[in-house]
Amino acid sequence: MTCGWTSDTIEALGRAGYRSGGARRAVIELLGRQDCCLTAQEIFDGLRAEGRAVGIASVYRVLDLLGERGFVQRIDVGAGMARFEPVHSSGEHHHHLVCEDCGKVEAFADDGLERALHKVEGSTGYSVAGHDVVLRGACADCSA
Amino acid sequence: MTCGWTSDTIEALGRAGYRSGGARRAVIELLGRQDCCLTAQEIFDGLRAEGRAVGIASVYRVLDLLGERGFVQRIDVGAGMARFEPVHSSGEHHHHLVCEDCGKVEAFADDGLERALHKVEGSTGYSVAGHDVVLRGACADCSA
DNA sequence: ACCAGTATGAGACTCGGTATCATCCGATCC
DNA sequence: GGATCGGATGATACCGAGTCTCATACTGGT
Repeated sequence: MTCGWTSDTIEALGRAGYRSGGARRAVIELLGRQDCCLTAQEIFDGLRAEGRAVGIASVYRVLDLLGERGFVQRIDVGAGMARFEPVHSSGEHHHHLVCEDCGKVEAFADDGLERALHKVEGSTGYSVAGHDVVLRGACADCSA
Repeated sequence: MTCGWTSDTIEALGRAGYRSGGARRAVIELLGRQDCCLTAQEIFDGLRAEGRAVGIASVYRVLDLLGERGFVQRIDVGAGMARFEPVHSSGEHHHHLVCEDCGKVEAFADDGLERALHKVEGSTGYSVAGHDVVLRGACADCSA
C-alpha cells in the first residue's frame, strides 16, 4: 500500500527540480503511510506527535504542490475542512462514505459507478478532469 | 420552476409552528427564484440589492433550518464556501459541474448515474441519506 | 567552504461561518 | 384595538481553517 507512492513522489519532485527539504519529505512520508484521507490539521498533529516540528504553512504548501502535480487528491466532505489523500499511479481510485453522526469517513470503490460517471463526463461539454462522489448517511454503529 | 417550492416551503414551516418573520420569507422567496445553487453571501447580497436588509446571521439561520427540514440541499464544490439550493418535492434532482478556471457552477442530471449510485448505496452498510457528485474540469469557454 | 536561491516556520492576517444578546415583531389573549 | 409573550431578527464579537509575509535555515552547485 505505502510501498511505491512515497518514493515515487519524492523522486518525481526531485526530477522536476524541487529541492528536498525536510518538511516536504516528512509530509510525503506521512501521507504515504495512510490508506484514507487526512485533514491538514491531522497531518500537522501527526508530524508533531512524531517530534517533527513542521509549520502548518509548510503542510499547506506541500499539499498544494502535490495537488497541482496530481500526487494527492483534495476531498471535500463538507465538514468545513478539506481532506487530502495520495493518488496511486495504478489509477485505482475510490470515493467516500461520510457518517453524518460521528463524522467517520470511509472509502469505497465501485466499477459500475465509475462507468456511469465516465459516460456522463463525455456528454457535458466540459473537459472533465476529475470527479468526486460523497455518500452521506449513518454508519452501521450510529444507525443502531 | 419557482412555482410550488416557495409557497410549499413557507406553508410547511407555518404548519410546523414556525412564525413567518420577514427575513425568513425573504430568503425563501429569493431561493425559490433560483435554478441553481447560491452561496450564503450571494443570498445576502441579493437581498441587500433588493433593499431588504437582512442580517447575515439570519441568512445562515434560515439556510440551517431549511437544510434540517430537507427543503434545501447544501453543496460543497470545494471553493471554501458552501452553496445552497432548493430541493424540489418532485424528487427531481441534479448534480454539479464546476469549472476550475472561472469557478462557474452548472447543473446536470443523468438517470444512469442515479441508478449506479442507488445500487452502490445498498451495498455499503451505511443507511445512506443522500449523495453528492461533483465533476471538475474546464468549461467550454475556458478550455478554448 | 562559499554563494545564490529555494524551503521552512512563526505569526499576522483574511474571511466564511457561528454564538451571543438586546431588540423587534407576529400571534394570541383579553 | 391594545397588552403580552416568545420566537425571529440583526449587529457584532468571536472562532477556526487556510493564506500571506518575511526573516532565517538549508540545499545544491561551484
